[in-house]
Amino acid sequence: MGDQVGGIVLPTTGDAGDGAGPPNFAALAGLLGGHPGAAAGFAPAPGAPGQPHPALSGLALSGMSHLAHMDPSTALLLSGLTAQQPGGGDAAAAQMQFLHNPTAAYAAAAAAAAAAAAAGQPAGVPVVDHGHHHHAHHAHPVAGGADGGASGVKVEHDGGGGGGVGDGGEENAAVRAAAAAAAAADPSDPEAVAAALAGRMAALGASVIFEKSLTASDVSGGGRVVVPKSIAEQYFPRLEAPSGVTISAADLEGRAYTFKWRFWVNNSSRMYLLEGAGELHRNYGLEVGDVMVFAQKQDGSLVVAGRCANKADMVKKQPVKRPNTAAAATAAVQAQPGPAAGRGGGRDARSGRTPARTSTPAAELAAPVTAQSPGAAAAAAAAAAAAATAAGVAMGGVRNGAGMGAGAGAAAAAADRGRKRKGPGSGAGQWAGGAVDGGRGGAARSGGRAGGGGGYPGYGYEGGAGVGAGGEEVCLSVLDMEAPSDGVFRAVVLPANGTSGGHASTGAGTGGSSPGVGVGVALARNNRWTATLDVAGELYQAYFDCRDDAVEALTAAGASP
DNA sequence: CTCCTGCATGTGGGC
DNA sequence: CCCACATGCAGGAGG
Repeated sequence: MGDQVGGIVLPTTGDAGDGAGPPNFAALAGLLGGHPGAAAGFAPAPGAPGQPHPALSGLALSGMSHLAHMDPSTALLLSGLTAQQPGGGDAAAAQMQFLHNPTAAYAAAAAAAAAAAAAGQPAGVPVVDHGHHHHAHHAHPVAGGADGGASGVKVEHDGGGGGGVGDGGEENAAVRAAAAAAAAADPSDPEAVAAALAGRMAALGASVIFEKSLTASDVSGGGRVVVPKSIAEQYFPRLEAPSGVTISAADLEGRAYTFKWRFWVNNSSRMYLLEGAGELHRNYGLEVGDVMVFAQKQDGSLVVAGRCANKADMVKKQPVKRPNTAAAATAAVQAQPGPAAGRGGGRDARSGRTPARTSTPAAELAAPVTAQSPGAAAAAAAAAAAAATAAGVAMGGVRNGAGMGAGAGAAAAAADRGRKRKGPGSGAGQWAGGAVDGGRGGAARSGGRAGGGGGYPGYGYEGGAGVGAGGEEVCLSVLDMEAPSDGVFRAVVLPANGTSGGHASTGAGTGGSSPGVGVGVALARNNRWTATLDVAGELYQAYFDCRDDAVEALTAAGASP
């Protein structure tokens, strides 16, 4: 049953034909390493005097994880830390157009508020809205349990489900705070629900990967949910064959789900979709327009949930039902021997689609706060993040190994536990591709599409993992890839004695660098370079495409290569 | 006959 | 202009 074994994505082989282009990290910063400070690191708002984050000891850097925008100047993020301003509002602006999910903000605010409340402080939940949010309607079942008859969907909070989150006192406090915030949410308020959900995710130690606004076909298509390519390639198992793999997940209620993660070859590209979400939709009473939330726990397991749409979900467009009114028109069209009508010619000349915010990647979830409400929200966010961090919850990050030092989790590499069999050389699968350079100038864009070779360098797996020809079966968790060469510093846990599982993490620790984990620049796998920093005893590492960038970043950070 | 699966088309949006 | 996404529709499998 929902037995999540070790996260492995098996390359099913074959089918190399379709274009498996390099992931495009440009649009969505792959902050795979999570963002312990997802809610916190907005210290340097573009334009505002960049001031080092108070909690530099761990949060500051982590916070920077929300890659602003792919910029050649990989040191950009660090610059921010060191008080230098990124290239102006450009990056921020660029992101802003999509940034909209207040979820994180709300969650943080809620958590912070709860925490404050617990501490006896009269902390009103900071408003993170732009001032207006009217929507008393929306009789959504989700949190209120008001569902006509759906199975229990009440937002019941509980310590921390299966996450090994709550242990010590502080941890419990944090978890409780989040849980409390979640519980306190007003079921009738979409925002509150969203916040509650996010809060619960956090309490569970899961970080939101992205949210999908359900479209008509997502709902009707028998649980066939289309997942944006960029998200798919960043956060989900890399797929070799269209047949895809099976991934298991659990919702906040502990219910287990099994999805089929696959893709279709559309044009020269692929269209990713998650099948089998019907049950989840039913459980949460999700309808068109509602949102399906994907998160991941530190152990890599996937957590899913659903919630009704809120204001922020409709910023762009409206779900647009599906004006099937084109009956007549359609008839006419079909009557014509037009070139179209061939196969699926029936297509009505209508557009009809385009939900609001189709999806919101984690990267985007992080920044909004600053942008929308610098003051309170940021503070709240920071507080929440701090709390979470203190509790070792690491709001978003793949932990590597057991200990997480001061709590700044977010190891750069995936925590492939159990049966990850990568060759010593670490052939680890990766998405490294040309992440960085691809940046702005659509270089990496479709152009390459990698038809044959350009794609992803081989996987290190030897196909083991009981993957039959038809392979694809146990793929437990999402995310089993290397950190992108985005120049983002992520906390890493390096065994004092290079005992590292030898995954992606350190080029230094395990790799060739004799100096062990020394701070500095080192050549890592896949011809990438790592810059390692020591911040208050914790190590942070970032990947770059070239040595210069690594050096630059390190220098910018105040360290000497 | 109904449901499921895969696929091709067309629309919009982003670059 | 190209890319990504949503959806309708055909074909096949199962009842």
